[in-house]
Amino acid sequence: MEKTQDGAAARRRAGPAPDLVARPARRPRRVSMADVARLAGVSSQTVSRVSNGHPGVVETTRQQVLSAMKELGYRPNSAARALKSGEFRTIGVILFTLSTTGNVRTLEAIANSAAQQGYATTLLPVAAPTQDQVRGAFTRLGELAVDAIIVIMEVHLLDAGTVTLPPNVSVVVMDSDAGDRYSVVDTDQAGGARDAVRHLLDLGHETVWHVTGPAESFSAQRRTDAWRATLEEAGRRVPPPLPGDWTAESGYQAGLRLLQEPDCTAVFAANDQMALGLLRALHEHGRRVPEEISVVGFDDIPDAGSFTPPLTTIHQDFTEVGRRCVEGVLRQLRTDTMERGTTLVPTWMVLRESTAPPPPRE
Amino acid sequence: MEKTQDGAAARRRAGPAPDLVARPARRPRRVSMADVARLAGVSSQTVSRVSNGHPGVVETTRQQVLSAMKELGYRPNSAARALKSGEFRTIGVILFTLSTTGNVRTLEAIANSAAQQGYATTLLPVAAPTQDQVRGAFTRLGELAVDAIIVIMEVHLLDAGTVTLPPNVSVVVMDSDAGDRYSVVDTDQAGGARDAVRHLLDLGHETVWHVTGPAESFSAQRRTDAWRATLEEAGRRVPPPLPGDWTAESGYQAGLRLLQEPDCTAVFAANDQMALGLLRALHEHGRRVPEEISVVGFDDIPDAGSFTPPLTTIHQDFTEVGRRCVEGVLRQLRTDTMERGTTLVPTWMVLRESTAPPPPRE
DNA sequence: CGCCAGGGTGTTTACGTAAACATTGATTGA
DNA sequence: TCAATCAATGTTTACGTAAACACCCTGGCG
Repeated sequence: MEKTQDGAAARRRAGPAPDLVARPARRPRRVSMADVARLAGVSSQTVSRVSNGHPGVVETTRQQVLSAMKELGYRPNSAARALKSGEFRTIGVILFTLSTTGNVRTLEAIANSAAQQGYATTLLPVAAPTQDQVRGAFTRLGELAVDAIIVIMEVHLLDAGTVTLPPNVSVVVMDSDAGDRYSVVDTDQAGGARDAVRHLLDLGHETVWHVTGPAESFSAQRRTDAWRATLEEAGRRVPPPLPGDWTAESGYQAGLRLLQEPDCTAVFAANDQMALGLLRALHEHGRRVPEEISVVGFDDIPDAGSFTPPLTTIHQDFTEVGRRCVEGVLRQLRTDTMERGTTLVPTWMVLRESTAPPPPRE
Repeated sequence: MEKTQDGAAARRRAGPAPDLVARPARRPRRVSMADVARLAGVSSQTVSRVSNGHPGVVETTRQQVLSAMKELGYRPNSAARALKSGEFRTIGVILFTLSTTGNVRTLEAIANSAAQQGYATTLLPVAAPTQDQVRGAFTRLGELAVDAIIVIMEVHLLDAGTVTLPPNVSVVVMDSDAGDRYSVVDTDQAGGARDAVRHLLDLGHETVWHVTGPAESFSAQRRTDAWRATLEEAGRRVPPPLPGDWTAESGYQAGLRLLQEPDCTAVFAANDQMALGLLRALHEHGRRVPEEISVVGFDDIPDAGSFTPPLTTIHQDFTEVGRRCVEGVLRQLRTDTMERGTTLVPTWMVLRESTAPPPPRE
């Protein structure tokens, strides 16, 4: 108990100490095909055939085998199966963190897609985004029971020539411009950012300020680039971008700085969390959204509709991204090819209440 | 390309179609120990010894083997290894969804903990929380390359006698009162809820209203129970609980209903997202937080400090929960025992700006 | 000087499955 | 009627690893 309880308060409330119950007949040499075969009075090959649903087993035999399986509680040994067949029916996902919405939603989509295809998903988190860490992860993934790998991270960290991808493994990369070397699936970051900026310009705003994501992120870079390009195309002034790091706190800080800019009437935040912080900063200082300042986010996280006010944002179709990652990686696996090129998944704008025409010029 | 692009806009912006590059010598019968042994001029057993860091290999031999490994790009075959050793060095996690913060944060902690112990984490999402789905998941997990299982879900859905846990697999369950049958690790929900309510009472509020989580969730139930018990202990009136479902939208709805209660001065929301919706409802109707109404949440999600106003909430130590899940499951695995009992991880309150003494009585 | 101990390495074997091949027995067609 | 055919099932083998055991050689000690 002392090892499982910290703090007097919790100790007081905790249940009884965990019992130790000796497991009666643990590891009684797991039931194998041979055992089932013996009980059913057939050969183990026949058991294999039944187990894998092969044709050419007479119904009565099949039933005998099935009931023997049930009686013994037989479960195929996936290690042996994998050793024989050479495939694990598992997709590995390598990522840094589950703390960004995008990663989580994508992972969920990947896991669901994979499950539908009969594949399991193995997670390999990398603690810190350093070269060595990533290489370590890949080494382990190589040893791991994995047929294919999906990388959710900045690709520069893993090419630079130092990291060797495990051979015989399909790879799909996200958040990357490495379409010339890998198969890349990603949200159409540029298109989304462009839509956001155009929306604000169409409402009549003179120009649009921008709170960026972290410099290391390719997604962030592309959103920023598209923001700038769209303004330039429209012949508008390009205000200095306000640096952020995806967190609401950084959005808040950006908001504080924006308060110094009296002629700012529209902001495009590179994600919804930063937009949240921005809204708070504006609200705290009495700047009304959208009457005085319009704000657009990016991601469309589930809570975005409950911000104060509900946030107009760019919806990312993570489900689709995940589905295409799995599709891509399995296609490469099955066709024994290596694909290159970039697949972009479109975004769409979700109009809520954080945008409006600018206030009349003074 | 037509299969990888929907929508004209995205099609216009998409990169070139993915190339197909035939992989030159795919599946050239993966390098095995025997190959390394041949090149190094030793037996494969010696390769095995080097590969596993066993002692009793002379340094010169070791170097020969290592360089042969490197030259051939040898990677241990985990299937064969697992077949031989009987363990996969993998922990399976079964859960419904990654859409709740709690699940995600716990999963992340589990994956990190497991990685530290040299274990991989395999995800098995279950689409819908029905009996059959769960059973299906377990069947697959049983066949899966998994030494242990951590279940993040309501346990009632998986006992009821119909689901048979795979034998020879350690299990730890979360969000459950099944400490008498399983090893359960959880946040001290009751303690956290009690702290939240006490905090509000200590500030001088007459009573505390409550927005609940979904009825199926044990965590939610326990928070509600503790809320009620704390009020009763203090001899206060227990207002009717407002039903929620964890989403910000349900918090918003609850907030709308609370606006009908002029004497409500304090609310305990069962999670931060619902608190977010609540704040929005109150703000939209001109009720100031915390001057007129105090709000406390539960979870301490990363954004909570950026709400308007920053949210006072109960911090859940997901990292610790995840760590103990992994610890528990591996301990059972190693000691060959089955543990029962509940381990509670303490919470703590994070004071921000959404709580204050009640306004003076009229 | 010879024997034993033990470190370093090689050989055999088993893990559970499934492909490939072998066998059996019944049916079909000439 | 008998060979050819084919469906149903059995037997052999290989997948890559690592435990168990066998072997050889060196060095120390009686």
